[in-house]
Amino acid sequence: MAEKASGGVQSVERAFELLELITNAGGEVTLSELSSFTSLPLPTIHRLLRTLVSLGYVRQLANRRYSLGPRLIRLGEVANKQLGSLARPHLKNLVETLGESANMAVLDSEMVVYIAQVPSPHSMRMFTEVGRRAHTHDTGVGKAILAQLEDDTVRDIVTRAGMPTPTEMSIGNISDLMLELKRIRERGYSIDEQEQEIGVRCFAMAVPDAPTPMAISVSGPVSRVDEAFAERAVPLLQSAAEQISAQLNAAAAS
Amino acid sequence: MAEKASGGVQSVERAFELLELITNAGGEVTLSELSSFTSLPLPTIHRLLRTLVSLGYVRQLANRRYSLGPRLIRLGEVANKQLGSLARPHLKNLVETLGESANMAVLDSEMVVYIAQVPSPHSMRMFTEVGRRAHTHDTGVGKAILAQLEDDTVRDIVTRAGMPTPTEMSIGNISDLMLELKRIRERGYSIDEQEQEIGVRCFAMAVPDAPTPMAISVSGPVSRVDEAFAERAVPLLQSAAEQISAQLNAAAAS
DNA sequence: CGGTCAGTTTCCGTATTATGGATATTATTA
DNA sequence: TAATAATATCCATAATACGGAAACTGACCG
Repeated sequence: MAEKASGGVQSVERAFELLELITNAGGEVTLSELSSFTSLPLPTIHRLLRTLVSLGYVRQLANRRYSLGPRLIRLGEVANKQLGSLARPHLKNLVETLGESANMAVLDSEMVVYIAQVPSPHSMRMFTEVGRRAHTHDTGVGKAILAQLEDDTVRDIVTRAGMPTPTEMSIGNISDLMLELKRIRERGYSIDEQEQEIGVRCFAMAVPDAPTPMAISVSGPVSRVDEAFAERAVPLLQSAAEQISAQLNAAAAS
Repeated sequence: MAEKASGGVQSVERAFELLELITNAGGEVTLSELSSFTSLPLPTIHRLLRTLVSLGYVRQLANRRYSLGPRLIRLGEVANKQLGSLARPHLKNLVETLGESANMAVLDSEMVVYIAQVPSPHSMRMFTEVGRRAHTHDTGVGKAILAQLEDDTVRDIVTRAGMPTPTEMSIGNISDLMLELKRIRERGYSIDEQEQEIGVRCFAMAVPDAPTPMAISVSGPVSRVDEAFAERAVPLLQSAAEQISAQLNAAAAS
């Protein structure tokens, strides 16, 4: 009937769609807001929510609004650990060799989420926190991920997320971004040249063949993270990305 | 046909059951393991998993095992923040005044989950991590929550979760627990008297009228957390619990 | 190196299950 | 208190998910 015969179980797809909508709406929604976002009929939404509430994945507030339930916390924690613990040794290795903070992030619909971070030993360092969401067009990891996607997908992502320009170095329109992605594809890695914060430079590389688009990066103050740093960092980034990729696609121990 | 006409959408319930099973199995399972846990037929499990994989909530490893997908991370983070960010200022306040670690936990079916934690400034302190699950009968927050529930519900919860006794102070049977809950109801707060770990005492109080049963606590070594401490702590706990309750039940801003 | 087997995936007819229009109920506003 | 808008429930319908059976894949062993 619809436009997509994906073969998936529709009620499950719809239930998760609702969860995502609640999340995107800032974690708290009314039933009718949901109905205006989805084009699903109200009774259907209500029934799915009822199910989710009874399971504890959604909770209903006193004002009858719906928000995410506590049961999701654990799923998220475990999922996080799952990927993060796999990546952390590699990031740690980068930090030990290069002396700057290393991060890993995944694409989550139209934003990137940091899922692992190893801080640099320097006192002056980045304060990237695990779980934080960031735009794709103004971060090293974001651009590295975008460079792996189809142009149409990229356009869709930045259109949905918007293109704020936190600094005067940030890329503010799609055509500039496309040019930049072209350079990244040729070069094999991305540079965040003070695009998110003045004084901070970052080198990032996508993890190839990942089940979800993801990238790793090293970042620090421009004074330390310069051309010479890049020469040391890029091969290490590449090797780490490849190792993570291999582990992701490899058989795991029993 | 089955035993439960819960009125919920079955495929959704089953999908989440699978997610929980993967989580409980440590985050990585084979299809047939799942089938042995659930009594669902293999094709059904497979179809649900396929749906979850295509949505990004489950990922399939190269060894054909299934594990939790990155998309869950964000849902968990937001759900966490939802409750935690509301509570954190109050916990921080407790820590500043009392000098001991403060926690908040919610009931999640038959266990409690810690959703916010502010560590004490002391070097010797608890290592309660956000997202951790614990039993109800041997923790301060757990007992505070149980004391708010019907006796039948309590019985059901501890039956499902079991009653392990991590220390010789732990409560090991239901009748003792019921007596303890009676004392807690009269007193208005619960005490974890080295029931989870020798040397650790904890005072906890339920958050009244919460949409989900929840409680806050302060905990520390018995040497510091004594009778005199309790006299200072209890009124503060009460006030914090009431403030959190008020916020939970207030209408949210547009 | 070929054969066997357990585990995984796909197929497809069936009927159980989710669906959503219509309606009742409950909050909210005037 | 009445009117209005939101939320929740009912129930006949058929579309949807279901699961038995069969095909496929990779692993292990002879």
